[in-house]
Amino acid sequence: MVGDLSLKFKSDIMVGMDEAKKKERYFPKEIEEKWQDKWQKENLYKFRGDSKKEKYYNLVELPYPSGDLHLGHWFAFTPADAHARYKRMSGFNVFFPNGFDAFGLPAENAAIKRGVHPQDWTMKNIETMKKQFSTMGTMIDWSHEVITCLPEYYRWNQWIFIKMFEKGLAYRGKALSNWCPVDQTVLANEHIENGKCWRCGSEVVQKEVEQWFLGITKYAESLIWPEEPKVDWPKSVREGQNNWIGRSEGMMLKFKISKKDGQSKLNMDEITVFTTRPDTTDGATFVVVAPEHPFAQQIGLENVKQYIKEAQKKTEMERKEEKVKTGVFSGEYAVNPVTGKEIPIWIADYVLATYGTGAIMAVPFADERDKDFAEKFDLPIEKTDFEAKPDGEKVVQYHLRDWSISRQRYWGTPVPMIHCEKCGIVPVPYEDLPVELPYNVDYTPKGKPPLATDEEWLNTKCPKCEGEAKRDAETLDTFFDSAWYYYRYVSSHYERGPFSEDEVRALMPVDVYFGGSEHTLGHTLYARFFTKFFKDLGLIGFDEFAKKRVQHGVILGPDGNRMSKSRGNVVNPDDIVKEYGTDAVRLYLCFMMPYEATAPWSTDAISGIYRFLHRVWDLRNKVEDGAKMDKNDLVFMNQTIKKVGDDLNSLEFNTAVSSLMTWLNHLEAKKAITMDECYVFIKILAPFAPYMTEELREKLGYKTSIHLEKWPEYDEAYLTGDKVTFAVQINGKTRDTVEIEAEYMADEDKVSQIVKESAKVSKYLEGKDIVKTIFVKGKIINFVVKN
RNA sequence: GCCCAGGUGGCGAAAUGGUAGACGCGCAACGUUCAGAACGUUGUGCCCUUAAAAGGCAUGGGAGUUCGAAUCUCCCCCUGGGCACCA
Repeated sequence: MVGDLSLKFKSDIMVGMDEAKKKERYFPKEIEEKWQDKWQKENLYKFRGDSKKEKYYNLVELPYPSGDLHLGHWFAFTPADAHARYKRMSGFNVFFPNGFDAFGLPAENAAIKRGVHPQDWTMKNIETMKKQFSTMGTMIDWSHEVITCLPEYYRWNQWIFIKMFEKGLAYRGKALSNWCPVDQTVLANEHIENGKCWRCGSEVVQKEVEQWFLGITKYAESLIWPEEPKVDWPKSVREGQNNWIGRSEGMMLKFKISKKDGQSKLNMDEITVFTTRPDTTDGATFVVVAPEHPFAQQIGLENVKQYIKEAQKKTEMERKEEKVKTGVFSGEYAVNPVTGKEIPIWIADYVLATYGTGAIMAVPFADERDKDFAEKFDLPIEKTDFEAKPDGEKVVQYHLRDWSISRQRYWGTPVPMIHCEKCGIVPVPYEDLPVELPYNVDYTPKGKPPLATDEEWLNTKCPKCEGEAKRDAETLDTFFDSAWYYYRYVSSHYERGPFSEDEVRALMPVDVYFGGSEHTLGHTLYARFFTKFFKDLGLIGFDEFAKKRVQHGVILGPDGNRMSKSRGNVVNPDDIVKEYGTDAVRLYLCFMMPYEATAPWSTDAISGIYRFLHRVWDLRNKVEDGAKMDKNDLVFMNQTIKKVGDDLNSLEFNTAVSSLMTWLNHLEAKKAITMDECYVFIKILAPFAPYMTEELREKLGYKTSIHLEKWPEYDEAYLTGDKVTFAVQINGKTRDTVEIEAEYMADEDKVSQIVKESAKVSKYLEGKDIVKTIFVKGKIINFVVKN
């Protein structure tokens, strides 16, 4: 009996103690759920357009609604959110919207696989992801949300497309295209990986397809980045885009076809070649044309016909992979305009039909490829001194090709065009927009566009002659959707145009655009193209849509490989949030490496962050009324305020977090801290850990949100302490460090005098002549000595 | 082949002409505990040294500029990304 009683008594005390301790302990889950609700109810993150503060447009690439936020999303969004929060605390009116890039193949593929309608699949995923976003604790204002698959958005895709059509920028053309036989669609070059479809991995084939193009090449010149652009974009992006556009200056040269026998059956007199090196024309010993060139088509020789046939069988991929050059002599000759000599004309597929004129002059002396060819077919090689001056037209050529924009798929923006037998292609009148995507359509692959199977939708009246006509059954590439969505954010429900020009004037251009490097040659280039087009339409007044572009790195799996389901190395953010809480995940993502870097996720290292948060949680227990701050404490505080602020501003998140840690170490070493120290610490931690800091502030007795607080100001007078440490060097080698009163930090003579008293230093100076003294204020004194 | 970004402890990384390795992980010893976990304290680049002091060596390799170089210049090697017969 007694034993039982004492046991009961003991365990009661234990439970009581645990409860008391529990209340004081940091439990992220409870706090985070509490504040998610509260922030939402209080509309804390609502953007106020009428504010007089300076605007700051913080933009992260809009996600694709795959149905799950992965660690990559967290890495893209949470440091960007910390930046946005800092900007807001430092007095800016921050606009941080988000949306979903909701059209596209994955929805259609998933739908086909699982028998769910793409729209239902997409909208359900968006719902799930928005919940996950609220866990993330960002200050995104969802009232400006854009979902690209909704008619209120794609209506304006159609509007823009028709404007482009009117300007001759959207046109119907036929082209040999990359065709995916499984997805039954045309693919852009960017969507082919090693000759295979980026989605389904099947072999891409070449097929002549009629399709819509956007004339981005008309903007090639204005899309070229200047040496020193006015906006802050990474060099890698600027140079990557410039290489992709591939501007080269050269000359069109005419080579007369030799007709000395007077019996040529050809219906052309000359071949025009493009060269960037007209100064080598005297070294041109033969001419080569592509198999598709009109000249080649006219040659009657059997072996030539055979060669052309075989070349056309090969895909562009196969041709590019070939290492050995092939070709055939046409039997005809041309005249070198500089030397007057007759030179043979060859047909070979190392010359591309789609670049320049599809014909070149071969200068084997100066060009590696021509040299290979000349050696293989025993053609002459003649020296050039690079001084030839042929007559020709100076031209600029671009590597960039027009953008194939139409897709033979269902889940996209319908092309707003009508095909009429009498009137040809007629745009849908503006007042009839949007052309809505019908819901009940058989979207399984049939070899023709799914929309073409919906007769009711397809058949319509021609807006011009009112006769029978058919709608265009193709849909737009989703890169069209994402090329201008950030304009739509500013007035996401605007009905009189794609965007309110007033709102754009007030909020654009974007101040910082966060995203991935995979969009260097696709999305960001198209976005710049649309911006130039909008400017030409007179809708906007600037040239570049984003003042600054930052590209985040990649978080690899713990094994150092890219995360993938097949490798089984996927780290699920939801699991980590469950274990450590959102604040820890956010803080760790900021801390683990620079934003631009690529490195593996470490499951262990986040525990250090978790420990840090627990220590912050307990910090207020050290606050005492009688606590004092000495000079050193003040310097620590002011330096940290400055460092964290500067780093958040310049997106150096990792060093910002580490300086918070250093200050915490200092505060913990003190017996007691002041309320000021505790409160300032919480404030400057707030952009990284919005939940915990909000909770702590409430515990300190405040009623309003910490996220509406102003960033603390630092005091210049306390950025340096009473003493500074000088490194004392002899011939550039540090031999000692000496503490000097701060008032002498700029006084070379005084510092020199104090420093020479050091035993270590005097040992090195003994018996030597000081030839020179180098003095760096507050840091270094270096004696250059000679024996 | 061309263009871009990199190469620093056992690991993630700081330092962008001025004390290399801040901060964090990991590891070790000690404390706490019946024990473990958690937590706390101290230590932790390498070599020499019982240890300390002192010294030497170290930022992919080699040269150079400089009083002083991870940082700037040149050559070479390696890794990641992009482009690639563009005349």
